Amino acid sequence: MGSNQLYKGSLATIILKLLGEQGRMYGYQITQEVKAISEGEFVITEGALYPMLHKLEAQGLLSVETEMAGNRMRKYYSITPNGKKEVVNRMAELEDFIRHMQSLLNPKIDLA
Amino acid sequence: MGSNQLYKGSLATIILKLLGEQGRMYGYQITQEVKAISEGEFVITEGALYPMLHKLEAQGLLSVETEMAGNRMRKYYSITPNGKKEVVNRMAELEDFIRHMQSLLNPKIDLA
DNA sequence: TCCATTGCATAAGAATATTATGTATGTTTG
DNA sequence: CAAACATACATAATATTCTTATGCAATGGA
Repeated sequence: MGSNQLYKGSLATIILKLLGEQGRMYGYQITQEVKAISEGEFVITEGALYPMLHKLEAQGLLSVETEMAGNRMRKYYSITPNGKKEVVNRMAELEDFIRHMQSLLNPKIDLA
Repeated sequence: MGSNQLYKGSLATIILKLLGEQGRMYGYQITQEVKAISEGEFVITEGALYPMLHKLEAQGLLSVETEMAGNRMRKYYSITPNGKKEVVNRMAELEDFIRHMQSLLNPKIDLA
């Protein structure tokens, strides 16, 4: 991801959540969508993206359909039932993470 | 850190911010403090902690003083002027990260 | 025609973590 | 009093996840 070390570990969560909401997407589309939503801050490199998509597929969290758009190959990924369960866990972890980081790092600003 | 992948990449930020606020601390103390503040969620392993402390010292962001508490050695770490500057950057990055993660992953709940 | 973009993929290397050890002292508990 | 647990440092082997570099191939614009 960008110049920010903090992004490490969040790629799978981002992909799963996005596919859980947007329906099926292909790899390149994911990079563009994430970049747009994050105002150019989350730049997913191919070297990170494709191995992660393959891994999530191997874990049964995503499924794939290969299609041709003209002469161009696209591999559309969709979230599986197991993937949907995983998203719930991941989101809970994200909320915990954010909450704990804020209490650790912003002791003065306390969220109710 | 714990079972949560998201913690990856945040260790240096946690250490720097904590030392920036609490003054000097020794390694073991940092692990206990972080664990307490995060309600048991942030468990820093020794294999991650000590190499990171050495690295931050090598980068000139922390300084060390070795002292004896009875017969036990303690290495107290303090933040340097350069470390203080780095904390400012890290906190800005953390805020960006949290903001973008929220807009990406919680599109319905929009923070003002 | 050349360069940027779209679209996939992998390999080499760096960074950061876990797990497993090792050394040593102090404290608590059966 | 012995065993277990806590304190306190450290490193090595391994795993994970990332960046950077490279490769192939089609498309589209200057």
